[in-house]
Amino acid sequence: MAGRVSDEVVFGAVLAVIAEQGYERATTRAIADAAGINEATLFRRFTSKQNLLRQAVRSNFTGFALDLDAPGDDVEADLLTIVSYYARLYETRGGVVLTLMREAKFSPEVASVLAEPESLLERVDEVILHHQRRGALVVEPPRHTFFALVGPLMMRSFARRVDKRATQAPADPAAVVRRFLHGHRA
Amino acid sequence: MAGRVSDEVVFGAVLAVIAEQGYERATTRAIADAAGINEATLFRRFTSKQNLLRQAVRSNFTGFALDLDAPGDDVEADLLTIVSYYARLYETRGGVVLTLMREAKFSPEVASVLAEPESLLERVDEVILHHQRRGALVVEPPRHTFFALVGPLMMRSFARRVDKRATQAPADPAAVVRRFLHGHRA
DNA sequence: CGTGAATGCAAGTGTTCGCTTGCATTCACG
DNA sequence: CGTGAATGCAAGCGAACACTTGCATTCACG
Repeated sequence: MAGRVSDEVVFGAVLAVIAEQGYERATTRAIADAAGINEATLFRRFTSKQNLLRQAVRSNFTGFALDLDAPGDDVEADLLTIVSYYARLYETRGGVVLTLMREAKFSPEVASVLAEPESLLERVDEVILHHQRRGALVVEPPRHTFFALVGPLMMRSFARRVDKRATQAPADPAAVVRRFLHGHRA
Repeated sequence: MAGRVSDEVVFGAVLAVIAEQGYERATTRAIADAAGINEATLFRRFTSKQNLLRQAVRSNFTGFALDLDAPGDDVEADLLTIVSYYARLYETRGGVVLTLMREAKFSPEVASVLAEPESLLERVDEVILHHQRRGALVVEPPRHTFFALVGPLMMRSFARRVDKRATQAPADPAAVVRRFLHGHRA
């Protein structure tokens, strides 16, 4: 019964268990069970829990591709690309994102894992700066712009973990961008 | 040396340790040390860690008061009241909020504790609806409006846990409201 | 003072964690 | 069929956890 389970399947199990249980409760036993392999095999293949998490996050984030190589003349289109990406991320991995953000402050091992999503953010910064220079966006630290753009989306996604009854539908990226640019005044 | 420490002081220590360390790492030893009492005393007075957490969160949230009894003609002023409240909450208890959102999904205890913040949200809903009816705000589910308003603030506060180098300053509530109403177009 | 309740202190309980080890089984591949 | 590497399985290690216990000390209050 040595049916080999691919790394990808194991990584998927890691993220699923973390999303459901949190990092501390995502025990190696639970992960092994979810992946359908033996706990000892987990350590023989991935060395440690930290390394396993790092590889799982890396695999997930490289799987997500964000294409914003060539920012152009259309702010709305470029922001929509960014918002759509994060909308998908929070929809599929909201629990993981929430857990990692919470854990990052006191767990260096989690913080180091977040270096890769961070590098993605730097590319987002450049797109925002590009449009600021074009005079299409308010000039401010690009990270502030990013938080203002994506914050509503993130909060709505996180709120669904607490608030069962309201706002079950995910936000529409196009509407988010439009409101971001034009404001909420009627 | 049996100097008695009040419950309020212990609750403060609980929330401080949770905000700094996270729920799992907020060990009963760490809480006892932070409160300046013995670990055994903690259990003699509060029975269990879970019960201690429940009392601490309850005590903290009933302490926060938000005054928006009389929404008037000034959207900007009313939204500023709301944003200022949540800015203060995230600044002082951001770590706790993050932890509770994360924990809510698999801990009925935590979820039940969140009923009190929820009742506050219902009052916020009414203020938003009031200004929607006046024609001062885009008409949409009020919770969506709320997430769009406060999301940028929350995300910026949470991001500081991950992103050490950038945007250390807390957001200015007045600026948040202004951008929310008028948009980010330059 | 005197006394009872609350506390500090140190040691210990049982459980669970990340991680390891020894050995039998299985599979891919020549 | 033969062989070596990967796996399953069961047991266990040391550490950390929530929580307990016995006893000496302290304090509030009469």
